[in-house]
This record gives sequence, structure tokens and C-alpha cells, in this order.
Amino acid sequence: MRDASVSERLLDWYDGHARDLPWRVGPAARRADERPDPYRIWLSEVMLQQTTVAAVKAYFQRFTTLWPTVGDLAAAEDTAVMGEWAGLGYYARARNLLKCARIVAGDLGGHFPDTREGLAGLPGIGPYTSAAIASIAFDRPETVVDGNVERVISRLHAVETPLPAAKPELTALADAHTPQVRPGDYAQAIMDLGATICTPRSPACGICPLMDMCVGRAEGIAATLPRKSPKKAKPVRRGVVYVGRRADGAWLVETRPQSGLLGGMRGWPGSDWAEAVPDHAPPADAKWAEAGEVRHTFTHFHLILDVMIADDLKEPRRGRFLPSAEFRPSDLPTVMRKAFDLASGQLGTVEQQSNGSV
DNA sequence: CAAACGTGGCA
DNA sequence: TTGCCAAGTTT
Repeated sequence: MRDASVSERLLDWYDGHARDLPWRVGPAARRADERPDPYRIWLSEVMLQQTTVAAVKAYFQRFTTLWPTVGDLAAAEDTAVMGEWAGLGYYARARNLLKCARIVAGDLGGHFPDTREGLAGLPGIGPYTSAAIASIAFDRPETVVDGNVERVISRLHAVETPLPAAKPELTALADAHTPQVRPGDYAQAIMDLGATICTPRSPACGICPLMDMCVGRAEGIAATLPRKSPKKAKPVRRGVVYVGRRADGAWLVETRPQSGLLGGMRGWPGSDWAEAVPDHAPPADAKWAEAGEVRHTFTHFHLILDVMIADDLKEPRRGRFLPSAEFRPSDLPTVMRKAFDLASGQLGTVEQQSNGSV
């Protein structure tokens, strides 16, 4: 196949099949010279890292309503931003989002760099995101290589080398297809193709604009690509959390350390998490009772969390009391919200249940 | 380079 | 229930 033909096919297909997304300037508007807002492209791209479009939409709407410009975001309280990110996962993204916003709003005068080189290296902006912003927001001919592109290109060229070893080869192949015309639309086109036609399971090869060019399809192995190295099994870890409130209803919460799992997020005090529940002390004296257990799976381990509840907390040894009016379950990362949901269903009857104090 | 880093949907 | 997967980055 000739390199130019792939991009021409994809751009023609995109003109008729582009997804309508909240952060996107569609092909028709783009032809009318409407430009994407770099802030919105950056925000959406960071949210979309390892995250589905469906999950991102509501968060994107909320963030852009609360903080319409990078200056607004840069001026926000850390706690507010982390709370709004809660539930989306990979919380280092939110910490880096704030760092990046403050660099752009400060040293860079409120303007995002308009080249891949200028973007790369800003907090949370790696090889993919720098290329995505440069191409989509600034129409630079940079090559995006995300999971969609890896899938499309590995099938198109029948690359059987497993990922991640195949990444350099796939990047080189993808780069050869990137056009000088409409590079921003092209980047979105190839990702849309991967998301809607060249899907991980049961690809719709019969309606694919690249059907007759696809070597993987010709060889009958398209659906099995890309190959991936085997993954490690997830171990089980165990721990305890204490979901407690003071007599006036204030909740005992803490902010987790800025680095590591759930870094910078609000959570319930508790033990560390390990193969066996580590030795620990409750965060405050109270008549703690067992509410049950919560199961949650992280990227690299399963967690079984024993949830303790009490509503008669004394002076805490750790954490701080958050007045009931300031507490929002939606500010919690999902595992902590699960613990809250379990606890809140029982806290009304904690007095009857509790007979073992700690 | 391997590992850490979240979550929800789907087969 | 289990494993795979989603617009990756950082250490």
C-alpha cells in the first residue's frame, strides 16, 4: 500500500463518521477554520489516559464548568480538584494536572506550548499526550500512538511481535502514515477507527475503510492482534479502615500521602495493606464495631478491606474531623466510597451492635 | 525495562 | 467469577 492512501481513506471516513465528543471540533467545523481550545484538548487527553470516553464525559463537563480556563484551574484549591477527580482513577493525573496548569498559567502566560517538544515534559504529558495536543489542538503533523493506533497498525501490517516489544516498530509504521494535511483530524480519525470499527474484540472488518489494505485481515489474524505479553497474577492484600464520626456528626478523615496509591486523595484512616492485616491502632478511641468487608481490585492487586464503624469518636491520634456539611462521598476514591457506603448503612444502629471496644 | 498506578464495563 | 481492556506516565 502507498502511505498516502491510508490517511486519505481515514480522513474521508472521518468526514462522515467522526464521533461527536464534548471536547472535539468536528471535521465540518474544522473546515470552517474553527480551532479547538488547547485547554480543553489537554484536559480531555489527560482524562482519557487509560480511561474510557464514557467515563470521561461527565468529568470533563464538570471540570470545564467549574474551571473554564487553565487560569481558573491553576487557581483552584488542591482539595477541590482532587475531590472532583475522585472516581476517575490514576490520581497522579490529577496531581500533575494541577502542576501543569500552574506552570502554563504562570511561567507560560496562560498559553500551552504549540509544539510537541514544548509540550513534552510538562507534568503528566508524555509521548502520546504531547503528540495528541500538538496535532489536535495545533494541527502539527505529529504521530499519536495510543492503544487504538497500536491495534489498527498491528492489524494493518500484521505485526505479530507482542507488545510492549512491538512499540517501536508500530510507532515507525504509524509515523509513515501521518499526513501533512489535516494531521489533527487524521489523529482523531485513526483513534476513532480503533474505537468504533477496529475494536479489540469482534472488529467490524466488513465496514472498515481500510479493509482491502489490511494484511491482518487477509491473513485471517486481525482479531488476534495485537499480541501482548502475558500478565502477572494479582496477589490479595488485606487491611482495615475506620469509618467513624464524632457525636456532632463530623467524620474522621485523612489526606493520603502525596505519593503512592491514591496519593493526595481523601480517605479513611486505617492499617497498611499487606498479605495479612498489619498491626495497627484505631485512629481514635471509640466503641468500634465491624461493619463487614469491602472487596476492590486495583491495577496490580486485589484488596479485602475490613470496615470498622463508630459514632462516638474521641480525640483522634491521626486524621482530622470534617464537619458533616463539608463531607461529600463523591470526593472519595472508589474504594473509600465503597467503605463509606457499607458503613453508612449501619451507623444508625452502631450502638446496638457495639460491645467490643478497642 | 518492569512495576506502580484506578476504575467500570463486558464476555 | 475472572480476565481483558480503555486516547499512558512516571519511576
